[in-house]
Amino acid sequence: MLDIKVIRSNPDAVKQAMRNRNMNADQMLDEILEIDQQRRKITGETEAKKAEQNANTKQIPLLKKAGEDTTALMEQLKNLSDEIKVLDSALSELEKKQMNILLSLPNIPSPTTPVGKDDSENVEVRRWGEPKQFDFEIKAHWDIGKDLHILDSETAAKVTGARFHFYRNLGAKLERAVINYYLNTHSANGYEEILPPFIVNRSSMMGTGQLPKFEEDAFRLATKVSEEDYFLIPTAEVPVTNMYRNEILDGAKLPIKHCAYSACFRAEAGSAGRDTRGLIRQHQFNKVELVKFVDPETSYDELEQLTNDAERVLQALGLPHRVINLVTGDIGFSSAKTYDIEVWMPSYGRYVEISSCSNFEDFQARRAGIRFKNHPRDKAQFVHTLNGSGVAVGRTVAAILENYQNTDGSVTVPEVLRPYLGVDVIR
RNA sequence: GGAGAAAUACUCAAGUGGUGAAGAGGCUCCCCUGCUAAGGGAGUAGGUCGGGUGACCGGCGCGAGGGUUCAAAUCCCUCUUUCUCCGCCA
Repeated sequence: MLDIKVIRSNPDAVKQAMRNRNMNADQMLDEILEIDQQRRKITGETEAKKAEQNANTKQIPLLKKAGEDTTALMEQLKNLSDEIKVLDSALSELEKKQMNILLSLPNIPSPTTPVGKDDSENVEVRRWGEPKQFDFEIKAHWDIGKDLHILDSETAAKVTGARFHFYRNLGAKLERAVINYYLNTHSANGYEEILPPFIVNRSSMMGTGQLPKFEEDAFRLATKVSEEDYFLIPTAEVPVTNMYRNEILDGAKLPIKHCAYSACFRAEAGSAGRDTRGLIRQHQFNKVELVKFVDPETSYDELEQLTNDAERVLQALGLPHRVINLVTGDIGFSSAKTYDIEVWMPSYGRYVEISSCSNFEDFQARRAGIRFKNHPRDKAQFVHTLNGSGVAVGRTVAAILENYQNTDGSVTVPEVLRPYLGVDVIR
């Protein structure tokens, strides 16, 4: 959520920032400024009346004690009370309108996010590794998985539907090995391991910015467990970031770093027909997420480190990849700056996104009320939140199957995974 | 799923409609002290919103949201969470 004060003091810069996101928000921003002005005017009037009410109300017990008649004063205060009610409801109407607009505005891109209209203009930052040359006809991972009887989409189609998979045998073990390898690596590297709930309430989905704008992308539970709506998480970012919702953290504890495995559930609305085969785009997939809460001063350094931490596991797996800096037209709703890590996928003949590392600055923190103080008497200020996939597990398995495939249809297991899997080759 | 109890600040906790939400511990500062402990003094309802260049002024804050009332921590309604017991359950 943007700070209304920023919009108020610099509306033209905000308008330009939205245009850089391919969004013309001029009208919306003019409207919110209008609402803001009115809201503050009515706030002043209401508060003056309330101050009058408080002062007079205090007189009543004193007058009564003195044996005086308070009927006239009470009559007068009844009228005042009615006026306050009218103003209060007008005020809450304006606040609601203002909040709705604020919640639907995306974050302002960082100055270090290149201006550009779509993914074709994203800037490559670096590459690691060389795409492997194969001297035989390569197979896509869905064929490798099917032939080795480790991936089964057909049974999943019967049991559930499209865009789901059964992993079997060494496929299931490989997925589990990757999860364990990622968690062990990151937790040894200073990230506290979290296993979060896979279901969250509406407030949490609001806190990280999935709602209210992108409800169609989420799975909402049909069964009512409580009065609040429950959602399947689209990423562990949601429960882990919201762990600290409406809290004031001790500045000495920053940066707080978490790694978390979760299954992720996405409706993939609007992606019909894209990546329909294989593990690339599923309604349910596994991911290890990295989440950080940091002092605003350090958040861009922390983003670099976060990206490095995500890359490190791909390097250990020997998977060629590159890092790209997303342009203003391609970054996500809540993000100020995003690096995508893309892994080389031989069957696609190109790099495919496997991680997305973002600095949200105070956008999520303001929505979710996550603040910190360095000293007890300081004014609480918003933390910066960051997160990145560390990394997507299903896509990792796809990349391993393709990059490590052999001419006989078998797949060599990357060295670091062998202790987890117990075999060198899947055949 | 059923029955009961509870939710007040960093912690414990008083407060059954009325002027500033008690008190204690803790914490911060000061005094005393060779140092520590003990002792003495002062401060400590966070936070947030609005106004003001500012010292300040005002509004809202007693789990959340509504309601009654001139006035709500206190009365009423809905919800959430926690605890105890019963039932069910991996």
